[in-house]
Amino acid sequence: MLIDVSELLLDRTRCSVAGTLAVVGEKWTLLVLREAFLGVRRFADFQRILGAPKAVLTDRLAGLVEQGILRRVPYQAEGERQRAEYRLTRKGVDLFPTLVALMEWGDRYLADGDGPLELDHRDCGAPVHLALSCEAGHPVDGAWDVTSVRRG
Amino acid sequence: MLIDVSELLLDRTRCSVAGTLAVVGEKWTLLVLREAFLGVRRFADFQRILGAPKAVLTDRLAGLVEQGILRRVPYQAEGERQRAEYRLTRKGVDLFPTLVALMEWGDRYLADGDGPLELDHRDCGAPVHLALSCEAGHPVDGAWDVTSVRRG
DNA sequence: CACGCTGGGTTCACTTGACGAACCGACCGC
DNA sequence: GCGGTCGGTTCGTCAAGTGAACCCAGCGTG
Repeated sequence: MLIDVSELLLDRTRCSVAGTLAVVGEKWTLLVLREAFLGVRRFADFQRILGAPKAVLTDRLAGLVEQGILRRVPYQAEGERQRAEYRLTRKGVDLFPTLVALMEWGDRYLADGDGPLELDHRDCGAPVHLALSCEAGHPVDGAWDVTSVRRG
Repeated sequence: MLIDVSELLLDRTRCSVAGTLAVVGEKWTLLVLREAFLGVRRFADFQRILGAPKAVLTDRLAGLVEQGILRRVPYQAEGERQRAEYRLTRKGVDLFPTLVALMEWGDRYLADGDGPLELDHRDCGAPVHLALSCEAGHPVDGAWDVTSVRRG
């Protein structure tokens, strides 16, 4: 995993971690997405559950829509006027592993092993986890089994 | 994946995603950890590579040490006085999947497929990826193959 | 010994961002 | 019309990030 520090000077600007954090790294953004994965879609529900200030929530939802992570879909509850709800796009759904990674670390280190939510495979019901593995199929046990190589 | 929104009111305070973000969710923290995984250990190197304000960096490093994610190790370069460097603990190393998840999403959506860094298995050289899988061994294809169940 | 250099900080003025309460306006049923 | 709800904006206040200046210990050099 170790590489020469001086090599890194070049590409920290195009680092994908930094890029992703520029998109979802602001306060509340990942919590909004967590709720979106749990099925929350309406402004009022996000606000009530998260307790975030409305101005911030407006800003974060607009940002996520602009990034193509959420999309606004009109809906009309009966007896109410037409409103917009927020749904995950494919680009948004693909952030699921990020949230799972955060959750699993929190479960292990902040909740003493098991957190409040278990993820199960829809087909077979068995618990689901995130794992690193190589394309040859070997299990990869953490960061020290991995080397990083600069690409083009 | 969908669960009744009203069920969520209770546990958002003990949610592991929120908990983890409380620890590593401030600005610069995950970038500091990215550099730590790439082998950076010294204050001056973090500062030069990241370009973060010194005051913030001091604060983030102290916070990570306090949380047990980094530890200070004394070292002495030749012809210099003794200083401390920052190294990942086991708790810190276990954040690796989180960074890989962020990186893979950025590679796909911000860098058009391939980012600047490839992760390879140290033993066999094959590329390494993060994947969801269930304990029965089935591959899990994204968030919609997953249901969430509240635990005790 | 005085000197300047380096790494790892701290301090301080300034700007940016989060907060929370108040207000607003479209649309609904009555 | 009338009051209620949802989604949103405005505004004053307060916390956080920024960047430049300063500081200090200990090293090597003259």
